[in-house]
Amino acid sequence: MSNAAIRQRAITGPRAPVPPAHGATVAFIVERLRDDILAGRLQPGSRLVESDLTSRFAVSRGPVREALRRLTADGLIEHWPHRGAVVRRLTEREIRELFLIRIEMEALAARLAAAADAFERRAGFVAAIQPIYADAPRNPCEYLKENAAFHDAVMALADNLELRDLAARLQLPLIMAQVGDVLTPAVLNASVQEHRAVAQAILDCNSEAASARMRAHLERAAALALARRAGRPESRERGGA
Amino acid sequence: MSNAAIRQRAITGPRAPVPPAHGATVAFIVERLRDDILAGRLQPGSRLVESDLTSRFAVSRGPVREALRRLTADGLIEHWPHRGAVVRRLTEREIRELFLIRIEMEALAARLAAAADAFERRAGFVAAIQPIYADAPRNPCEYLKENAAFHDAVMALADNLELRDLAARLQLPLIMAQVGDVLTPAVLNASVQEHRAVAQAILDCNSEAASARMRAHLERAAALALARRAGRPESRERGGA
DNA sequence: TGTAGGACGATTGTAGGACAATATTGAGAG
DNA sequence: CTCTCAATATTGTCCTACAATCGTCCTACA
Repeated sequence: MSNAAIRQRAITGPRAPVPPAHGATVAFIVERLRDDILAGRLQPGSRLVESDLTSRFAVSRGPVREALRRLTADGLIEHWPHRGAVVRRLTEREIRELFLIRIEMEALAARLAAAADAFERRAGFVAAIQPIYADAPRNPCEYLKENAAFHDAVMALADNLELRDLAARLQLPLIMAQVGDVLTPAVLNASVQEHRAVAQAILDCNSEAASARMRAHLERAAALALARRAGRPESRERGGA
Repeated sequence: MSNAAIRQRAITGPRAPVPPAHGATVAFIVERLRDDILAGRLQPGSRLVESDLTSRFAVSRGPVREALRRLTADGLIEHWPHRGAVVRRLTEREIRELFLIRIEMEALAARLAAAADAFERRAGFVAAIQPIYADAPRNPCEYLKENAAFHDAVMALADNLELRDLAARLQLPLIMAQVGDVLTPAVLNASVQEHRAVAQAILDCNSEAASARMRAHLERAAALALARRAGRPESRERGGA
């Protein structure tokens, strides 16, 4: 029956026509939900009810549950027994803790990147970070893409697959999505300058400077994210007791 | 036939009769498989076939697949589409990469622990690490437990939940399980001494020293793990291309 | 009026069977 | 001996059904 397809079109828009080939259903759902969460279409705290998702994506509960598990592992949603899944709502403490970790990981990556000696990868890095040298002012969305690309380029040059994988699961995108509106033009410009400083140290093969500058960059970002958070009244913690 | 039952008894022993209460089935399977892997009862590369597991644990495929997914997220097994799951076999590169990450995380934890100012948690730390001050020689198994307890105590004192969670998923146990036979009495003794040095720095609230000593401790451990690896001919990489 | 207790609905957790899709393996043809 | 192709093993997905649990509302009673 095609009512599922109709509902799907109603919610997810004209695209999302059919779950792709066999074996890609879960990845399809994960990708769609991840986009929805990071783009803010699914607000933190939104419930993700399995039956809703089965009808929305026109799949059975198996892949849906599998997708929810994966998003849980990535830290994008929270899962409570018999209570279902909700889009993760980061507390101030969690943001602080995650930034502390992220700082160390990225500082390590910068250090490794500066010490990398593979010409091809260095060339790839140079190519990948070109956007940070653009002079045109950025809007927040452009910046977020540029930022993600820059940090991933550093990770790629660092050539530590485990680190890269771990960093990808560290909810920086989620944090960004939840603090996105703090990105004023001045803030954006400062970040771009910091990116350039980090890049320069990496290009100079100066591990210490690369690491220190990356650390400074992220410490500033953390302070910013937390400052905005402090402005707002901290939303209610879920689940008392 | 009953070869599945036989296999079950051979691996998990006479217990494991009934999955516990509703809602704990998946956790039950995960726990059992994790134990089997870390204790070496399931060798790296062993296949984990869903139908075997369903009969072994007397559960349906749903919870089994869910458990396999969780173990994949924890990095204990590898999952290939249409090829199933196998116990993860760490390559030398992966061990090197994981140690690089682990060093940073533990160094951060040591730094935070030394800076912790909650009396109760410091007291708990002191209590938790008492075993490292025992003078009796340890056997490898005892040491592994003591080691895990010590590092977890540092994590607890550092009071960064995300960090603690991440560290738990960093396959150090898996590495230990795969390099366990390098633990000679001399090595064990050296490790215990290093633990004491780290603990002293933490108790002295000396963040820098705590961080540096923890780093040195893990760098030595990494060198050890990799040295043993270098001795053996690296086992075949799975799946070419 | 206020609170303890139970009934109810919504949702998740699990079982079990079925079929499709893919990887692996082995046999047979060249 | 190598290549192609069918048979097999296993996973991916769907479906239905039921049990267990959580949250809520409603009632009875102090």
